[in-house]
Amino acid sequence: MCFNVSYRLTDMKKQIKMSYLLEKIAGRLKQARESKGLSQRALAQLTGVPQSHLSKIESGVVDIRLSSLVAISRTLELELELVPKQALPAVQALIRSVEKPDKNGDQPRYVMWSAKSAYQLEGDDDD
Amino acid sequence: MCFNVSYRLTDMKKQIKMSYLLEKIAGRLKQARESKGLSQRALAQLTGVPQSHLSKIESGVVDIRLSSLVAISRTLELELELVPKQALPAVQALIRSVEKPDKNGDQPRYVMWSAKSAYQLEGDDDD
DNA sequence: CGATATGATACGTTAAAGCACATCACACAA
DNA sequence: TTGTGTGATGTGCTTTAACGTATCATATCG
Repeated sequence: MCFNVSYRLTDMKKQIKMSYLLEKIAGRLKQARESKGLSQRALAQLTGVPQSHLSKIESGVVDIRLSSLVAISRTLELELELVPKQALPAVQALIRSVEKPDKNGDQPRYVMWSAKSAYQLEGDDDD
Repeated sequence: MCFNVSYRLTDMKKQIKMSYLLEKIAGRLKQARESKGLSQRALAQLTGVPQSHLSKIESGVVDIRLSSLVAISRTLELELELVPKQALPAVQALIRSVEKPDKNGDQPRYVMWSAKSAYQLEGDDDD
């Protein structure tokens, strides 16, 4: 009989990871949570999303709904944006510079970009 | 009896819209599609997402999954980013400047930001 | 050593996304 | 007028996110 065959299939399905881009998002969430010193259970309290589900999300094994992503992002002080490919390098440079521990304090910062590349002036490019 | 009562409820449910943030995303998708001169049916061809569903997505009546959002975004040449609240004004200024029809051509552009506000130098601020 | 906190995993159930397909109303042009 | 393209809406069905709850292995600390 083949009962346990289908059981095994279900089991394997649970461990399949999502595509690269979705995993990137998942990684960003995990990183943001940890940088805030929150455990999955603590974040679960704040968002209402159970810890078991947060674990799946961060592991990239589930294809979450937009409302879930927004709920989690909001408590992590992140916002979802659809960035035109054209502006992507500049946006990413900008995000990187903000995520760095505050060298440059609250001094004004600058990004210059043109076509496909972006440069930070006042540059601390040490990653 | 109350049979048609539950039927009515189902009908109403279909028209409930999502929260502001989700609608913002939906609007961005619609705007991006139209700016590319694509009909919903054409986009359906490119993405594999049926037109009926695209309509629901753009109307903001469904809570789409991340994979759907990524699929649509990719063919519209948009990328999903999680932006720290801190960097949001600058990022949005940047996106706005790119979405404008190319005055300034491919000349270098600049964004300066500090704390919560962002300023475009080389400014064409006409919206 | 036990106690506690953490992340990962599993299971049963429910609600809803997603699909294929079919209309429908409203344009606008031949 | 008729035809054609568009977006919106409905229906039945399958898949699966999301929840609640529980368990497990692994740390770290008393």
